Amino acid sequence: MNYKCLDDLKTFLSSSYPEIKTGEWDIVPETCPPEMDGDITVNCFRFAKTFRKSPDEIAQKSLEFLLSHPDVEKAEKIKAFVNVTIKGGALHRDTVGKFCLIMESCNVPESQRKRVLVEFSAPNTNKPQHLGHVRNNTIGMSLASLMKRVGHHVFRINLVNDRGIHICKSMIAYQRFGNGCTPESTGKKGDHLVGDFYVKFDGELRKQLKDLKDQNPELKEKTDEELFLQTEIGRAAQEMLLKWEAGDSETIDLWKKMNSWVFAGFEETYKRMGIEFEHTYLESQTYLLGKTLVEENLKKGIFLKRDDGAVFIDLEDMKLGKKVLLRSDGTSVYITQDLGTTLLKYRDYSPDIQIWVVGDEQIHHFKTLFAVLKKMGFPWAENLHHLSYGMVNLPTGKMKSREGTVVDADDLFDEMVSLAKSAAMERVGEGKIPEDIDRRSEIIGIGAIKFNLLKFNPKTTIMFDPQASIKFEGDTGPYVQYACARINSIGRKAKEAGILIQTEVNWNLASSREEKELSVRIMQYPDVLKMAASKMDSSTVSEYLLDLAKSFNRFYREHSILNSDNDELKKTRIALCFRTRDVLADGLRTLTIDVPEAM
RNA sequence: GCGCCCGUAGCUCAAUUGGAUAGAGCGUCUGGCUACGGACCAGAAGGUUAGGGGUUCAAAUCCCUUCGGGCGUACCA
Repeated sequence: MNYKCLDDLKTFLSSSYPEIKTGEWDIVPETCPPEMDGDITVNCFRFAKTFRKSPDEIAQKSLEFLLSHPDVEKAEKIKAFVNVTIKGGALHRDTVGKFCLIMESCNVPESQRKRVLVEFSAPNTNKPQHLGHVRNNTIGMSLASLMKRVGHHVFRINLVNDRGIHICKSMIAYQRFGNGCTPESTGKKGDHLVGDFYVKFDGELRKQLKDLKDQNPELKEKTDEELFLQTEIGRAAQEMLLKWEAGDSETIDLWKKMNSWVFAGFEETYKRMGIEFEHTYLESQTYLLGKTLVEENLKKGIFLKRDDGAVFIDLEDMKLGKKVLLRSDGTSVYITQDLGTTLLKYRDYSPDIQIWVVGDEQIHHFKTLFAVLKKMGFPWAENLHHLSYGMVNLPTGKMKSREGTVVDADDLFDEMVSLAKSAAMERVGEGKIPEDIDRRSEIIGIGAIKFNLLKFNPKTTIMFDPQASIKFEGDTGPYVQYACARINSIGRKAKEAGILIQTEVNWNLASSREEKELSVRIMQYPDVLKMAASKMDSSTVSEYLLDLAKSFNRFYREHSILNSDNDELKKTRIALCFRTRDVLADGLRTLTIDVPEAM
């Protein structure tokens, strides 16, 4: 959908240049810079190429046409930009006047709708989640939500890393230092309890490594990894892994018990963040899948066997070198497992597109994974995407669990929610504490964290400043939520005053710059969503919501709504407010951020 | 060493994918409630887009180069 005058302009230009096919170009209205005079801008540079005429000539022609159009109040041409001021009534008629149409056109056409599988989170069951996981979860969840919002069929998948040497480390430490404690006996959340034993293991390992090096100076140059199996506790962990793989019942029982604690803890964290999955795969059940693939592809000659028995694939032609897929001892490596699970996911969901939300340090891994799958001849391997996101750093530097500088997810949530609560209490004053204060604070606190992570392009490494994030002013989630709350408040007041809310109002009355700006912004919403979905970048949506909320606050400050000069104008402005609120709320929900009724 | 990514206002980040005089928030400074909610609004200061060269009507964006950072480069996950 577009402004009528621009639709007409397109028809006019098409008939002026009949040799150009209409499907090859489009007129997309752009926002007019604030210092310029106009509601929207037509940038003729963009499509002049198609006509093989000078941008200036096209702009001149467009200007003349627009000046004679009944909807246009005035228009001016600067270089190849045509700034158009549309008459208030006509502008609103084409935008907020067709509000249902705007909301409907957020969906991509039926033919472009895909089955999209989004894998994210993928936690390890040996420690609680931290800020880095929160970014992953938030990006994954909002990406899935965004894809769904524009009409795709989405499956959210989690693949929990619940086996391996790191789990055994926690188990060994628990056996030695746990004294049979449980989440109940300690009052600790399960994932935190298990994480504490992981830390204990690390402490003990460090001690043994130091002793080892002190007693054997010749080992000084060796890395901790190289010496791992030379420590007593390292060997114990390795033995436990072998026992686990052999199905030793005592080991399996302990593993099951500790994992169940972690899962219960994760469940709580996920629930608080609003994270859900259509399905959760467990690596303990999938890690052997890739091995069967190896035999088949060896026969086909796609994979090759080395003299020592290791299996590899040659990716030299794709500049990715040679990649080992099976160790010489016959065990599988990381990428082998990923081959297996990718096929499993394909078999279970037959997606058109698979997306992995995984940190950018694994870019190379996914390049090879996709290359191998292409070599294996799967046509769908063309539609695999690694949505790589950057790390989260702190003002003090990188987060390092060993140095205890990680920001724990649960702690962060608690802190933000309690800050939101005290901020809310301060505002309402003594003796007027609303009943739903806790729910409200939860929505605002969690919303602030999510928005703060989603306002950045996923690709960029970001700095998370806890001090700055506790503020609810400026470029934040609460700022957007606040605009909604204000409008809700107006709605309540209007209802009390007995004002009937109408869908048909006289848009001619809303002719101020602020009202038109709001309307123009609302019109952009479907394109913003679709652009964000195609870029797989939710920050496009956050930026837009901030702009829309800003436009609203400007309008709100400049014009009285419930005290408008007459009833007709009052109703028009209320309608404009409600449509604004609906877009803000829809956008926030698309980012998986809740909207409080009041703040 | 090689490969990929990045360098934008004091700080944190944008820039409609090559388009107007590079924009927001925070911080600093100055103003604004007899009002529908001040988690707000208006204004000011702040930039040779790391440096240099090239491509064109037009470059933060594309190419080359220097410098400075990050991440990879496993029979780890």
